[in-house]
Amino acid sequence: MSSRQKILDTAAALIHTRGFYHTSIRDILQAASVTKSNFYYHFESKEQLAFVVLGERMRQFYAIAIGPSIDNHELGPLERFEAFFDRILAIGRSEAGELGCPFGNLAQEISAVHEPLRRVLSTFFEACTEAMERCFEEGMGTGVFPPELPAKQLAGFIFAQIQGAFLLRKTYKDPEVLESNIGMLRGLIRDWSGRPRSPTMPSP
Amino acid sequence: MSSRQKILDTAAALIHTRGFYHTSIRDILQAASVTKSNFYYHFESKEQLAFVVLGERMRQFYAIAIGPSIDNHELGPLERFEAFFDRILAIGRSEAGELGCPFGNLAQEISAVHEPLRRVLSTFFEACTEAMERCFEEGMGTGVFPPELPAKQLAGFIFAQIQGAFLLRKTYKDPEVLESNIGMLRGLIRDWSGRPRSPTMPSP
DNA sequence: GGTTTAGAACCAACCGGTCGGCACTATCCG
DNA sequence: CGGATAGTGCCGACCGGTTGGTTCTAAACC
Repeated sequence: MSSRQKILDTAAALIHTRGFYHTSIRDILQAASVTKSNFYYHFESKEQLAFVVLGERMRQFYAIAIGPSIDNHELGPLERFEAFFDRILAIGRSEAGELGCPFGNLAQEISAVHEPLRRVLSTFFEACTEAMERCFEEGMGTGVFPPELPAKQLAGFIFAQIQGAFLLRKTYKDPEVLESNIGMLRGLIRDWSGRPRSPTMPSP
Repeated sequence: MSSRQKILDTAAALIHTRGFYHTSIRDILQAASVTKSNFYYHFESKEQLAFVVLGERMRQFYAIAIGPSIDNHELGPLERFEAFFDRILAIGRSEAGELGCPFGNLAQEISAVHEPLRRVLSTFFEACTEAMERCFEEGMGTGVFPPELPAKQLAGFIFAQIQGAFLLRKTYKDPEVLESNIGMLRGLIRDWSGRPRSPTMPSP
């Protein structure tokens, strides 16, 4: 693997676990076995590295988790959400999932102190939410969801729920939290679609 | 105000905005106009300061936001949740609310790197969730909520939602996110209680 | 031969933390 | 009553180490 890629990968991992400001360039370079001069040959600063790492991971996440589920027009809207939750759960169950959502972590850390990075994350979050919103709207068009559904509000609600669940999964060090919250979301989506609920969910 | 209290207050504010690791003792002392030796007279380390600040704020939050609402036995279970949401919204609308939830922020920052602080926050989160759980159970006993309600799961769901909403409110720099998500929660609670929904919420 | 890498020395600024000492007050003892 | 003692609150100077970032030479590699 190229030095540049080694830096990017170890930087992503270290920033995920320790946070951006709590990770020094020396930490990254030592873990990646790359010299400092080499780092500054490939990147112009620690800040620019953050943009590159973030951009790479955003594309990666969208391609793995959202593209094949929420954006997958071969599935019906309900199946898309199911597939999406499956992928979120797979991430949450993995070793990296114990560290929380890398984007949520970074957003928490820098939103109040680094406006340019905040804007990148904000745009990315909006893109994810809008993908869900479109999924709802399509379902409203085909009758899977009732036509009066507040699609945007629901999409934002689901996104916030997932972020909160990842935070608690990290704080409690317990993957069960994610399972429970995603289970609740599955039940709610079925509710909104008018389908019967799963047996573990309460009926109003 | 005593030097000690000045340190505690400015430390709480700075940690809230910049994070614990991204806030230096010098930053705190300069903002509080207190000298370093004076700091080390009152606190034994930056780490210990974190525990003191956190403990103070946790007590404060519980007394202001949960005690008079979720734990208020003069109100019915539904009214307690309403009162709780009112208080959460008031915090979210305030200037400090723009910085997200101080506990959620800290949990995000230290959960993976500082086990003792993580444990304090984890216990605190559990206490908040259990307060809601008890509220649900009381309502189930008096018939306000149906008896088969999964109280613990719902309490965890609400807590995660609030945390996620605060994170997005911070990332988007938009208080509306919180309003919308809390509005959704209000609707869900009414659903679970069997009462009629508010008009902006979709009916299953 | 241009791209990539290694190595090392170096910088100013900053980090958490320590040092001895200086006022002020309250108490105790003769 | 007066002087020694002890505790409190505070100060400026200073410590070793780390931070992000720079600059150089020289060797690999395609």
